[in-house]
Amino acid sequence: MPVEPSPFPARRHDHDACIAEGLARAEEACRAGRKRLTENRRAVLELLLSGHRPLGAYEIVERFDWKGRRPAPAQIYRALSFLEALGLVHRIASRNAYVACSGPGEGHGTVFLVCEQCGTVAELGGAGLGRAVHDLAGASGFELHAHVLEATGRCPDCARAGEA
Amino acid sequence: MPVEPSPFPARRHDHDACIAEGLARAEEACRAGRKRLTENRRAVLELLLSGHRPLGAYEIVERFDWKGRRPAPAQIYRALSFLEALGLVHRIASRNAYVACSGPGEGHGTVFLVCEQCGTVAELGGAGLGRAVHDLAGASGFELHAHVLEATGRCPDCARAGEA
DNA sequence: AATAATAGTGTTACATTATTACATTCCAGG
DNA sequence: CCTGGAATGTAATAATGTAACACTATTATT
Repeated sequence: MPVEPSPFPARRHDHDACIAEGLARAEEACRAGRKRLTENRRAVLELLLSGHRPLGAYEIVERFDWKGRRPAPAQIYRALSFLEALGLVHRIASRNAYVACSGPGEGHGTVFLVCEQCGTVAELGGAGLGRAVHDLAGASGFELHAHVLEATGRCPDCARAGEA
Repeated sequence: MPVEPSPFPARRHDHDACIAEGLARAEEACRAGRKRLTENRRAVLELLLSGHRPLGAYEIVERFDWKGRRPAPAQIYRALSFLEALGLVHRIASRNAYVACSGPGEGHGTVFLVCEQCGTVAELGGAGLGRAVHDLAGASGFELHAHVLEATGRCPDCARAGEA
């Protein structure tokens, strides 16, 4: 049984710490880029941080309890673009959904493992892969700017449960 | 100057042959799977084959001259799903667009290089990469089912043109 | 050939995802 | 204070994707 350090969050872990850490990174990133982490942006990020699951933009809209009222989609998309540009949030293209970045913002060379069953997303550095893609593209004379790699399957927890 | 065998189509090449070949492969695939390559499916595939550029579903709708009338989106999506299931067409998730498969249908382990400038898409086998992804996922206890890898940048032609 | 079973079509309506536009408000710097 | 750029609030709408259903074509069975 491989119980190696998994990129998947343990079933029980200090979630509040996750969120706090994510917000701290966001504040740092904003300071660095002389941007503002406004209330809206912060709230959207917090929602995304509060699960390791990608949320659709409209799912965010629904969960957004914002002084009783609800923001219009545009608000959410604005916040998402902003956060994405800073590498704090990633778009899961294969699902039209968004997930909070789990580690120091790289953006390049990132691999996402998306569980088809529970929806959890793990983010891998995939440094070696990034390089491989770069080489592969380069061999064709392609000038690589960015890439996304999204894998679907079953996360360790669900796989174990399924075998039973 | 690297003039190695590029996965990008030469600027001038026998396009009719491309299309014919694609259709032939489709017919073969249908025979093999005991499916039918109906008029609609054939027409959609032909449209996709006629460019090495991904087309949105609604772009296909627009180009579809079908006895004067136009098909409803559902028709197109049906054809696309069918063709995708047979590996004759791939969805470019990062663009919500669809492109005809350029080589013998693998489906797994495929890498797409999408030119940001001209939109051309090259499809690489990326066998090694597929393996790398598999290993990487496996190391985390992830049960891999499928993956998509889409790279954006500039194709050789556009890169050359841009340098000038 | 008649019939039943199945696959595919034509169509309408609708659901979901994302953007545009514009007036307004906030806020840092002069 | 006041001004210019950034961000917000809001409504409208575009773009993308599905569901449902009656109908037609094809295939298989007798």
